[in-house]
Parts: sequence; C-alpha cells; structure tokens
Amino acid sequence: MERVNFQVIEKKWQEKFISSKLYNKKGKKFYCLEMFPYPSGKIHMGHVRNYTIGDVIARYKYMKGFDVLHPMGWDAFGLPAENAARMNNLKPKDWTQENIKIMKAQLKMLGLSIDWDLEISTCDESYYKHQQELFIDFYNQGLVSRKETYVNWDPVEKTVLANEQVINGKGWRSNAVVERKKLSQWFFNITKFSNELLKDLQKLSGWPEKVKLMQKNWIGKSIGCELNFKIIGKDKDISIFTTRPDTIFGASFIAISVDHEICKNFDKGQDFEKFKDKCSKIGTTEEALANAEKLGFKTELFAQHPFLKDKKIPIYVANFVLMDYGNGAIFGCPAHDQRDFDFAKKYELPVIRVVSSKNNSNNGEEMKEAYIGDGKMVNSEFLNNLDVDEAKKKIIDKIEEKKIGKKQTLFRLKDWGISRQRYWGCPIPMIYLEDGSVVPVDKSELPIKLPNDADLNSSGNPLKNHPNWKKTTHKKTGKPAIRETDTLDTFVDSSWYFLRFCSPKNKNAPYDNDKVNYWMPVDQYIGGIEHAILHLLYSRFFMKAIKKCNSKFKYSEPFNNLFTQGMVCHETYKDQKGNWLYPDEVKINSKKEAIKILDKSEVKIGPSESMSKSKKNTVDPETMIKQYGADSVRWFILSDSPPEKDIQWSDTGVFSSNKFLQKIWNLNQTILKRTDTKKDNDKEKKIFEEKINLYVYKIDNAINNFQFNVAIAQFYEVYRYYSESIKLEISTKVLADNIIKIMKLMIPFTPHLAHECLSNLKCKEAHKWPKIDVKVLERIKINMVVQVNGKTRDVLAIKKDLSQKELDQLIKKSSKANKHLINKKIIKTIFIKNKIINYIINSQ
RNA sequence: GCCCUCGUGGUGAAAUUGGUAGACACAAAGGACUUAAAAUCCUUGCCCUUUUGGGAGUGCCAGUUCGAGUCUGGCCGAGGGCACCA
Repeated sequence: MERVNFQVIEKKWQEKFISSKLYNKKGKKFYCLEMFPYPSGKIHMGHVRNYTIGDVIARYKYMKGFDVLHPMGWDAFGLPAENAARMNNLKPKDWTQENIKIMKAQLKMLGLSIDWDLEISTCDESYYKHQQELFIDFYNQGLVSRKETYVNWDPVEKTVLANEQVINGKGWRSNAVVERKKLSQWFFNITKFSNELLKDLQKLSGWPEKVKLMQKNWIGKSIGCELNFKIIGKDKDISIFTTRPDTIFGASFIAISVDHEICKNFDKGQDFEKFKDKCSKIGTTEEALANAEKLGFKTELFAQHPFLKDKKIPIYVANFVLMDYGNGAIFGCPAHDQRDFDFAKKYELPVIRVVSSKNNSNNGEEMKEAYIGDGKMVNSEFLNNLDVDEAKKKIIDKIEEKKIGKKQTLFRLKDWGISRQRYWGCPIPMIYLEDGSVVPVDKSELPIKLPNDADLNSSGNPLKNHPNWKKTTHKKTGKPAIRETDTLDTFVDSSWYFLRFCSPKNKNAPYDNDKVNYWMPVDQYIGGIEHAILHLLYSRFFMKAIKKCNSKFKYSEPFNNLFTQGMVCHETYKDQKGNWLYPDEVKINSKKEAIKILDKSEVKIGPSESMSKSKKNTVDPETMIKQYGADSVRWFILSDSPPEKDIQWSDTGVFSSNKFLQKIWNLNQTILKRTDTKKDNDKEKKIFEEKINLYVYKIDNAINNFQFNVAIAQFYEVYRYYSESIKLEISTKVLADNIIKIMKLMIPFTPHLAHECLSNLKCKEAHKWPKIDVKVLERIKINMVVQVNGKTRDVLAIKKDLSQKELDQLIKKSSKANKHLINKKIIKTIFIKNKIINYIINSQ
C-alpha cells in the first residue's frame, strides 16, 4: 500500500500557512482568540489542545465566509524569567526572547492559521508603553489608589510573596518564616465596578454557567444593614454590619477584629498583648485561618442593646472577625449562626432562640447547633410571628427610623493589588516628589523603560537597588524626583492584549478606536478553566475602566463567547525508590504491568493526572509531531473526549489516528487513480449523494456545537461508507466531487492532509465550505421505531411524513412487530410522526 | 462547613433533548491472509436458548409517563469552586 509522508506534505503546507490571512472583507467579522501563552520554554500538550480547538473554529468560520481575526502573542513578563536568568546568568529579556523563538517555531509545526503579522509580546517597550498610558488614564479617572495592606513578606528575599509562594508559612525559596507586613501598595479600584461586574454577567449568555457562578461568588454581594451600638459609659459608637438584622433580639455579644480601632483605646493589659500574639501565630494562609480555633478576649466594655433598654452586651475581641470586610465588627447571635454558637459555648454566653424551627418552636430545649433556616420570629418583641424576610424588612425600617443605621450592600470583592517588588514587569509610571506627593509621569516621557543592567542576584527589589534608575526629574517643575520601583502584576498585561491585537502597530495609542469598535468584542475566546476568575474578571474590569476613560469606546464586555477546554492528563509512574519517571522511560505490557526500560525494574502506575513537569507525566508535542505528524496529533487531541472535559493522552490513540489519516489518503489515491469508466446507476448515485449530504450536515452541526469528538466519529463512518460505495455503480466523477466535500470538512481538523488531497483533486475553491442541500435532507428516509407496550419490536426505514394509517398497513404487511399484535386487542396507539409508533395491548 | 457539576461496557465516549442505549474509537480475546512477523480485514463482548429468539441493563431506591440515560424527590459516590465574608 502506498504511504503518504506526513513530514513532507506538512512542511510544504506550513510554508503556505505562514501569516495566514483569514479575512473575507464581505463577511461578518469574527474575532477568534485563544489565551496567549507564557513563553516558558517549550509548548506543552495543553497548548496543543487549546490552539488546535481555536484553529478549528477560525478555519471553520473563515470557510463559512466570516471575516476572521486570529492573532497570537506572548504573555512575556513574569517571575520565571527572573529565576531562570539568575540561575543561568542570563538577562530575562534574552531568555524570554529565545523561548519565544522556540515556541513560535513549534506552534508553526502545528499548522495553525495565525496571522503572525499581528504578533505582540507584552515585554516589548512598544507594548508596555501603552500599558503605562492606560495606567495614567485610570489614575486620572480615580481608578488607581495607594493603600496600606498586609502582605506575605519574606525577610530574607526582602520581597512580597504571593499566597501560592508561601509553603507551610515559609518562603518557597528562602525557607524563612514569612511575616505579615503592612506595605503601601498600588491598587486598581476594581470594587468601583462591583455592581456592574456582577450585573453584566447576565449579558454573557455565551459563557459557561459554571464560570459565571464562580465570578458571582467571588464578587459576593450581600445585602444587609449597618447598625450602630452605643458603648456604655463612653462617648463612642461601634458600627457593625449584618445580613441578619432580624436576629437582633438574640444578640448576646459583640465581637471586633484585633485590628479594630477600639482596640487601641480601651485599657488593655498584658493579657491582651498575649492574646494578640496568639492570634498572629495562626498564620496567614486562608486555610489556616479558617480551621483555627475561635479565640476571644473579653474587654471591660459593654454596648447598649438598641431596642432593649435594660440589656447590656459584652464586647469581645475575636480572632475570627476580619478587619477588611464590613466594619471589622459583628454582633453575635449564637442561636442562628454556627460560628457565634461555637464562640458562645466556649465563653458561656447565652443562646437565645429568636427564629422557631418546624421541629422546635419553644425555647426550653437546649440547642445543639445553630439554626439557619426559615421560621416565625419568637422572643423578639415587635418582630414576633413574622417570617424571617418580613422581619428583616421591618427591623431595617425601624433602624433607619431611629437613625442608628441603614440598609447596606457589601461585596466580598477586594481592590486589585497590582504592586510587585520585581524586575521583570511593566514599570509603574509614577514618581515621588520631594514634598512627599506622588504624581504620574508626563505621558510624553513614556515608555518608562526597564534598565538592562539591573542586578538580579542580590536580595530585594532590583529596581530599588539599581544605583541610578530611580533618579529622575519632575517634568513640570524640573525638580528631582524618585521613580516608583515596583512593577505591575502580570495580570495587567493580559487584561487588554485582545485590544492591542486589533491594531498592534499603532505607535500613538494603545488601540485604534475604529479598529477596536470593528473587531471587538472577541467572538470566541478559548482557554483553560484555571483563569475562570482572575484573568477574566480583570479583563472585564479593564473594558469598563477604558470605557470610562474614552467616550468613543463602544463595548463594556470583552468576550462574547467563552469556551474553557479541559486539561490533558497522563498516567504517572514511580520507580521503586519513589522517583517519578517520564512515560518514555517506562514500558507497559498488555496486562498493564510496567517496567523501567533502563534496568527492567518494576514501576508503579499511578493515577492519571494533569500533565506537569513535577510529576514527569508529560509527553513532548514536538516529539509526537515528528513521529506521527501534526495532523495526527491534532486529530487525536480532538477525537477522544469532548473538548470541555479532561482528555487522557494515549500513544496508541495517536498511532491509530495516524493510521486512519493514512486510510483517508489511500481513499483519495484510489479515486484519483481510477481508470475504469463506470457509469452511474441513478438509484445508487442518488442514495450515495443523499447520504454524503447528510454527513456534511451532521459534521457541520457537530463543529458548530463544539462537538469535535462527534464530528470525528462521523468522519470514521463516512470513510467506511465511502469504501463500500466505491464498489457500487457510481462514476469516478461523482466519487471525486463528493470526496472533495469530505476533504473540505477535514480542513479545520487536518489542514495539511486536506489541502494536499484537495490540491491533488484540482479543487479550486478549497476555502469554501461545502453547501448543504436542505431539500435533500428533507427527502431522506427516516427510521420509524415500532413498539408494542413500550418495547421496541422493529425499526422500519420508511419515507418521511407517513400517516398513521399508512404505517398501520405497512406494519401488518411486513413488520416483525406484527406477530406481537396478532389476536391481541389494541387498547391505545401512540403515534409520533417520523419517530415512533407504540401499540398498547392487553398483556393477557 | 457552604455552593456547583457529574455518575452510561475493561477504557474514552455517543444518544436528533422524553422515543432503537452503548454510534465512533482505544484495549482485549478469537479468526482470516502470511513460512513468519508487520500491515490489513473480519468476529465476539451481560443472562437464558443449538439457532430463530427472549430477558435484564445507564451509581442505588422510589415517583411521573404509553415510553426515563434524559424529568421529580431521597440516598450513595467522584470531581471542582469558595473557605471564619457576619
């Protein structure tokens, strides 16, 4: 059998795909975007999956006549470059650019239809210059502020650590105990858009519900009320926030945060310092905080209950009250909040039931846990007998009437801290003047470039340590000034790159208004679920912030449709010493027993997990491409699972993909080389064309619904059908005309093979999607299911739209089902046109 | 703890949205071709029957329906998100 050399044809067609242009000026615009990669060194299978999915969509839409924008770039700033540079004594820029070169070549090997003329890299001055402009615009709109917050401070590295860089309370590199330190940092005031970010989620009908829900929870809106308590004997109020003002008559204590300002004012002794110490030792990770024991410190202060004259409420300082949510103070109602309940039990505070539950309306029995559900109010004066919701409304009215508080909405979302004490990031374009004021750099001075000679080997912030980089002058006054030495969080870089792609060469502005208004929003965004919150939320914020700065900017949401693909997984292997092994170091026999190739020792097969370098369960895409061809790799990664689910990598799977593509090639060759001059049998030809038309329809549908695995299953079927049809009385011309349709359908999946075959078939309009004949679809025979008492007894291939009468006769004449009906009384018949007929008979 | 999603053969999965369950593929077993291997092709896959056939069957238990993988309620299991958010 003839074999096609995939390496040769792929190379040939990749040269033609360089800087693919999928523009159809007459068509409707379609912006297809995949999340751009971090240039870490080499592409991994996750990239292959992500970009193959994107490529299928881009090519498909183009063939359907859309005007397609399909760009690619590099998320090129970030910590790994700094670390790699330090280890290998390189410059981050050189390391990054080298990686981009390698990865770009690898992406080209996949045969992607990318317009490389639009390529951008976030570490280029031509990119971050505009980011600095946007920062200044945001600053001028009041969307940037400077605030003190607690951070994870590594005292050895002299830098801030992200939460994931803190391991068991220690720095990941220095192993030093991480401190909780208050630092002044820059923030984007994302909370100014809390409501909009929440509300606009409803507009995003093309987003997975799951992602929208995650964002909704993250934003975390709660409606409640603010309430002031008088502190007895002091001329001070204490303000709390609660979502359960209805439980006010069950209040038995007030708890405030350790950082609350009242803590500075009351008489505290050594005991308080001890308590504070104990709290601070719990750690800063959220998990540690959540699982920590509830601790309280009783102050000598009491608050006056706002509705009960004689009731004094003790004030505690408690470790579980957060300073940065609400007012840093709560009132505790132990009967109806589990935390308050735990606290009350520990410090022997009264538990007063104010909401009756179905099982227990009296308050005589001791409660074993808090009751959170609905019920009628009890023990609550004027609220008694109301439902929880009614009681909430009434008490808020009373509170507002008495002017001791008001209805309030609170969000869990916090402002976005964007300062990083790092070198390899976008410099923040702010300067500090001698008089202590902080002002933006004049836009004419942009970009504020990174120095090439920063010392990365010493501890601390390289920009701060640089001998003269930070020294500058204030343009307006000519007075000396000091630059901000922090750089921007790299999430900023990726929050607007999709705008830059619309006009990547524009030197004067971050984006061109007309271009952005034409191409945006992104019609299909594709990437990993791990970005469900941060990247996507920040990008949404950027759109809203930019719209606020620019009246000509039309859109406020960046991504119309979002698709989150699943991960690529592989089994894990460990040798007897417990070291991880790469798949190619292991041999597995048909009984699923594994040995290490090197020394034939036994290998333990672990569960299949997302490919990661640390567990060595990775497969190198380039090796696979060289072995089987890019088309085979693309085909496999789309075929095995639905794209939103995780996929198990399997070498035999790629191997057999390759075999199948080989068969497709051979089928093409058979048709091309056919010399016999068969004439068409009209009946056979008609059936054949109808069937191919149906497959075109089905495959088109599957692609449209992102069911690439289903589309591929149809290709296997159509191949089998075609192989049979070749034996029939069908002319070579008809076979060739129809294989062209199939090969066109394959372009999005296997562009090299499909184009090669189409070119051999002398197809002139390879870029046009085959037409679907709807009339033919309607003519086609359907399968009628014949049931007796709900059990399928026969399936009849019949003409469409047959009436029940016609069908009854047909069944009597020629159906296997008939024997179940002879001598039986039919009580009832259910008939659904073109689907099913079900006879209900007496079972005797 | 709270919220969400999902449970279909040995495996990955399909099922026109309430109408033939297991398409298609991987793996396995058996067979054909071959001196042999590779490649290729075919068959099988739960229970009863020699076959024609018949029956059970989509995590478990109930319900709605002529008909349930699909809808409703409860239970069990897996995965994910949030995690002292008042």
